[in-house]
Amino acid sequence: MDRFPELTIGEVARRAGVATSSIRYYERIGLLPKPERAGGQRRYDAEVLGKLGFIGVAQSAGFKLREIKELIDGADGLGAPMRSLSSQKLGEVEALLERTKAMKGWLEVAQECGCATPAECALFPGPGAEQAGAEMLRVVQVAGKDCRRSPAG
Amino acid sequence: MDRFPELTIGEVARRAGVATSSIRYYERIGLLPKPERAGGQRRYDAEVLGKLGFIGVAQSAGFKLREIKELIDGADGLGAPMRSLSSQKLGEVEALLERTKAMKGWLEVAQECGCATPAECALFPGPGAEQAGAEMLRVVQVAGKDCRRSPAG
DNA sequence: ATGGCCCTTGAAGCGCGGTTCAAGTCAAGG
DNA sequence: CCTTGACTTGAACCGCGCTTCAAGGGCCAT
Repeated sequence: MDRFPELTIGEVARRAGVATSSIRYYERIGLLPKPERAGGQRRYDAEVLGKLGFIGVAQSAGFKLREIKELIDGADGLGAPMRSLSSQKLGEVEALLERTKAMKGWLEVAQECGCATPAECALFPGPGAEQAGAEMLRVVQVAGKDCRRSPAG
Repeated sequence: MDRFPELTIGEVARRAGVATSSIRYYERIGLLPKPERAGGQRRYDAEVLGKLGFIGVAQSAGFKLREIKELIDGADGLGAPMRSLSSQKLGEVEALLERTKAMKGWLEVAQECGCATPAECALFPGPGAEQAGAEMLRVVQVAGKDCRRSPAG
């Protein structure tokens, strides 16, 4: 159950799919705890693999390493601090989700785009598009697979 | 129809919600074209607002400015190059979408989390979680609103 | 003990996406 | 004329997330 630490940094790096330099960097900034050592060399137990995976997902969802650190540190006092941090982040992640969906829709329409010039293509925000983000959402929802702009609309 | 350029960089910045320094930076790297000038000062027409909005959305969906530039440049030759670029990016955006959804689910569970320690909480990858990303997806789908890990599972 | 391989450190460098700064220009208003 | 305010430039700087480098240490097999 309590497996003693046996992984070198190189093995951890291979198994987690990150660079050794990143692992040392994470340790420097306090994101990973300082592991035990054997003859000066770091020895990890398997637990660190889960942590690295978690870091990867959180990172890809737009969390900065500092925020991930807060998240992990805050976990020791699960509860209030954890909840406030996560509730704040939840809003950001939801916004990211919307924008990512919009971009996905845009790209899907772009796949089928047969327009000759940007001017006739609804994929590219025309003049007067104050909030192109909102326009992209609309365009993508309305356009279906046809991105042709109504000629003189 | 063809409104003449009348917006200063400051007005554009205010209306698009970006810094003037960013606009100049975008121009430096070729992301925005060099606008006309009046007495040395940049004068934009409203079209640039749409472009800036587009840049913002694309950026938030994980596109680098270089890629956005390719996307915009490629638009002049809509068609093949556009499609290959967008199809490549589509995969990345879909992956991002999945990870973001996973993170959102994680955060939602975290909101309700009543665990006292990370050890008993399914939100934190345990030892042996080789691929914590996959585990997060599973945890989030399975957990509902209860993140308590089965005691000796 | 020699070679090979993985590990160690601190410091420097890099790519990105900007911001900030100093010094100067321009047009309008009092 | 003089100030005010927004603009101009190039260069330097910044935070982030690393990577690379130089110089060296530990351990193992041959």
